[in-house]
Amino acid sequence: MLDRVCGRRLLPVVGQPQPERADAARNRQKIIDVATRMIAERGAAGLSLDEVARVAGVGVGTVYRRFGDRAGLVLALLDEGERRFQESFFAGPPPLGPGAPEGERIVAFLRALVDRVVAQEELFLLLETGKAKGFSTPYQIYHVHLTALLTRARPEADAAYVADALLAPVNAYLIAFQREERGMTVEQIKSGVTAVARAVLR
Amino acid sequence: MLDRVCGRRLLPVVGQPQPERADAARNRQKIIDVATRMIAERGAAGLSLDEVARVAGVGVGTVYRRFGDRAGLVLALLDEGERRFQESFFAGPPPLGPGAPEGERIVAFLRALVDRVVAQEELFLLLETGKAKGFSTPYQIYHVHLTALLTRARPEADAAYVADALLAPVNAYLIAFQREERGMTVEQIKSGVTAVARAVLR
DNA sequence: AGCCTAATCGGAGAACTCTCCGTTTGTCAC
DNA sequence: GTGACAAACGGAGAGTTCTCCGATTAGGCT
Repeated sequence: MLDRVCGRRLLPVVGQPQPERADAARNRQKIIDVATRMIAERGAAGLSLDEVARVAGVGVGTVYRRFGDRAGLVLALLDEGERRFQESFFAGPPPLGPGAPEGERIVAFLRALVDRVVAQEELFLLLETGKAKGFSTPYQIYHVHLTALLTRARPEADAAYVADALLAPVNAYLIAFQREERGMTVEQIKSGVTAVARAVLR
Repeated sequence: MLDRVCGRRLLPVVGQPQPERADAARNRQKIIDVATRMIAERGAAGLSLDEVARVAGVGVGTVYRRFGDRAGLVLALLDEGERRFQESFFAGPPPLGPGAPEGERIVAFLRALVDRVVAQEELFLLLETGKAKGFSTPYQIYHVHLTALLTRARPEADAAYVADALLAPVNAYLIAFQREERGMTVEQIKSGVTAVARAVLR
């Protein structure tokens, strides 16, 4: 459903599902612009879809039809960076992209993901707010990616489970908690992720 | 703040912070009873504090003063089982309690925690809804416990981080997702947790 | 018993998320 | 152009969470 509601993007799309009507496209862009500006000015925490609608000059129904829910809008805001990120581990240079040994790619991926979550912390926090609770399309893509690498690196393990287990600590809430309450630095977190990943890879 | 708001319990309390007034205690119990009954009848998902208040015959303000927020009430509902669980790994028989080697205790603890989360799935899901987003008192206790065991089992590792990393996959949302969307069984999940823990422990 | 005061109560209300559905508007075929 | 119709619009409204503050009351003190 999310995939339909969010229009194209976020995935290497197969075929344009529906050529969006002109007014719909205009409104989508207006909403995204307003949301981006409001977040830049006041942070993502208090982002109200009601207000986004009002400022964008559209009805609140339009926002929800376009993006499904708050998480859908956030996903759309993350979209640009998400596409770049996905490209870098699907087809970019090693160690993130193909060419490096699987183990190295896994470690590089997790470290890059930590950086990405930290850079967009507020948006990722908001992401866990919708009904899919964080298991949105990007998560599924990360999972497929890691599972594939793990299957080759350690054929005897339950790759699907280990992929979830490696992704779980790279969670916006946990990272925010570790930084704010435990006083950990991003470097410490990345070292930790690295150590755990290497341990799992033998 | 939560600790104050929630009255006693949940922690081996040091001293009664405030002898609760009679009407306050009566209302607290009434609210807990009503909430318990409503969850038994209709599941925890749609639990509305507004409705709990109405049925319990108190104002909604009373519910919030007593429990802080929805997560606070859920914490109170989990309290009984939580005390038993904490006792079992602090002072119960091995391998959960003292006596077994640290590594075994860690594995046993994580497996027991998976069982507990599955058994109270709905309540744990609700728990991640408040402002503390799941890093409530119980989480902190689990973390202290694991950190202590890890420090003895593997002094060279960053025990605090590894504890978070081991707890992260035992997350109500992830487990619900794995069971519902991935079709995993509880046994598979427990095997996975075990494998990851053993890997981290060398 | 009767008073005093601080703790507690309760509900109106602010702010939000999301749904529903009658109305409006692109778009495409002619 | 023009007409038809699927798609999109928008805002009222239902249902929540949580806050605020004047009214109420329990319980110690005289």
